[in-house]
Amino acid sequence: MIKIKDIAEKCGVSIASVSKALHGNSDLNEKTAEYIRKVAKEMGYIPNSSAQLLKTNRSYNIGVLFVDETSSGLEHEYFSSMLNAIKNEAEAYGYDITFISHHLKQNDLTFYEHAKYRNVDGVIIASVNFKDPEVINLVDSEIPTVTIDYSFDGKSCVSSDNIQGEMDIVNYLAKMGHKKIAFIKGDETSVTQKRVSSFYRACEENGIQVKEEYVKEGRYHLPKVSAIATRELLALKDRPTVIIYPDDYSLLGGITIIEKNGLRIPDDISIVGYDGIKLSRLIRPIITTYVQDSVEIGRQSARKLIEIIENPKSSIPEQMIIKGWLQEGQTVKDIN
Amino acid sequence: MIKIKDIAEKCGVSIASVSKALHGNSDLNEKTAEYIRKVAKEMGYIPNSSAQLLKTNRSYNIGVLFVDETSSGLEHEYFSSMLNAIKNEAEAYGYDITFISHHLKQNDLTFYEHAKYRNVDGVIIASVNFKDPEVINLVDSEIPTVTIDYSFDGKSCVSSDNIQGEMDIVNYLAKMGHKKIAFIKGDETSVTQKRVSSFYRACEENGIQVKEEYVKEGRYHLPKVSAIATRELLALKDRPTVIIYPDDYSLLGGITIIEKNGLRIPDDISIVGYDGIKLSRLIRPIITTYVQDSVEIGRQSARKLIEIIENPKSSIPEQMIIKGWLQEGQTVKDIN
DNA sequence: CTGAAAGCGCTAACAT
DNA sequence: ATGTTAGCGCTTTCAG
Repeated sequence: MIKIKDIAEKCGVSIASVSKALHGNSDLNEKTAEYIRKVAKEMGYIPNSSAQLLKTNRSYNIGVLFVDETSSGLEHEYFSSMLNAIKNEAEAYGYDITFISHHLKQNDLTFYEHAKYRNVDGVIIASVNFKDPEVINLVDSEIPTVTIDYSFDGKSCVSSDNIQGEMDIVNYLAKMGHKKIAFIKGDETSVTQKRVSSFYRACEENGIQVKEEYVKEGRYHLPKVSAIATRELLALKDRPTVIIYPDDYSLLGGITIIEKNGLRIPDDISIVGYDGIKLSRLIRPIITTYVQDSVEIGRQSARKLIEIIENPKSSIPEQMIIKGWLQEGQTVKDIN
Repeated sequence: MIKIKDIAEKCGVSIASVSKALHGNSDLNEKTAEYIRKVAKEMGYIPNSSAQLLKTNRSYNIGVLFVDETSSGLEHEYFSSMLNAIKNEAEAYGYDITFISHHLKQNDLTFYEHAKYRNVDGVIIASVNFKDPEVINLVDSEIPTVTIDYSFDGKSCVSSDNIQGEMDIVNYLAKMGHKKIAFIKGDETSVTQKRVSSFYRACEENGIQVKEEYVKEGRYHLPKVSAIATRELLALKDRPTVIIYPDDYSLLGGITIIEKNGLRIPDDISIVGYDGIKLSRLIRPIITTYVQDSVEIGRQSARKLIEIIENPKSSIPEQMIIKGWLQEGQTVKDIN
């Protein structure tokens, strides 16, 4: 491992000069600086981020908190796609990504402790239980954070437009002549709350009355649960003409049941998903769904976090809402 | 930020004693040690990994190299699922995960340089071009590495069982009475080579003659490409009775074309995928495919890497092949 | 059993 | 324009 001192010796200068040359910082003679840099390159010098950090308190490392109850956050396309975007954006700014977790061996650190332990410059928080005291603790700490799909007062947050999303869906359904709209909720989270209230509001605005029996409790990413809810909906005397699912993935569970009942999509019943996973466009029928712009969400959250890190004073908290769009697939029938 | 020195002062001992107490290491009086630990906890002490690293040369941080040409490695379920497994396994052993890349801002580091810069204890390499000199350079370096789905001589590697996988598929098809088997290859990689030769071998063993026109060039994860290949195969005078696709995802492109041709799966033509993505079980018909055990691959690679890291002398290079299994779905017809 | 001291690789005043 | 020096927080001989 070659270090600054080696370069200094080789060049016959002090280590301070080498450090300065390497940073292009100060008032070093340009010739000398040039020469030092050349030698450093020749010797294959690689800075040691930990040593730099120890002095500067900057790690150029961003923590990503990506856990969920089923510990499969990464397996959801919405999140893996987002993570990929975060990674790309962060790298473009010279930051690396490290996962934050309960560091099991290291005395079971809290999220905050783990972030401190690794000296990350900031943390992007997604796919967690935002009521978790540990999460709240982290957000309230001196560490810059950006949350995704959940806002804390006075903190920056990037969200998918759940209000508009659900509204777009309902408006579209209304346009297609649907009045009997069923809605299967996802897990009890703030995202779900937004979608639910937006659903009710949009129905109201369209003069659609929502029967209580049309609204079901469901779960994200669990096709089985959606399947059960679907079965119940299909068994109703006054059957809905369309079912809105919590997400594209769980919607597939609904399809299974619908087909098992000998019904055809969309002729006998229409269905709508949420997320816009890539597969929603590949399978037939193409799923009508609201596409969340996970790439833009990831990109903006990384960008915002870096802004906070690099301008701690002047940066102002911001709640960014990232628009998605309705994908008009083939699962909704025009019944006008 | 509270540090060892603060604890030492509070306890009226030296920093050396605190360090020892915290590690349960040495011959400190158990009472004293206990007391020091108690105070440390009360004061909310969190070790600084960078400072520790500087002394010990151990970061307890694992690099993960996960890039591909389309820079979407993470968006493939096979890899995101694997990454999740790596993360979980590493965390259980007290290691964190940091992505290795071309650190763009930091003078465009090579993979090796980046790994050094971040002082990772080892690197898991997946989803890259293994012919890339940078990758080879990293593997040949003093940094412990484990590669996935590609083996370097004398180095540890965890692979999916591509030979057996393709063989299982062909044997199954033979059992179902298929003799006209078409095969769409994936990108030109060693994984593909294994699958291709295994395909030929298995056909031979089953007394199946492979027409040259039945073997097509394709691409992984590109439904469009599979669609084109499918169209060509369907246009043949002597049409195959079954098509093997490079993966489940691209298979969907094939389905589109098949249906566009008014053919029914599996009545008119059978299809087989590869990977066993979760959706393969959710859509109808359920896809007949070979399920790669990405979770086990991730877990084993993390475990092996940590073993190498912790026992640099005694650890021996190992080529682990992780078995998958055939998922008998509904896309292959028994034509006996 | 405990402490003093050196130093990991680097940066940034502060000299010169 | 260049060098000296004092640490960043921690571990680890080595002395006591």
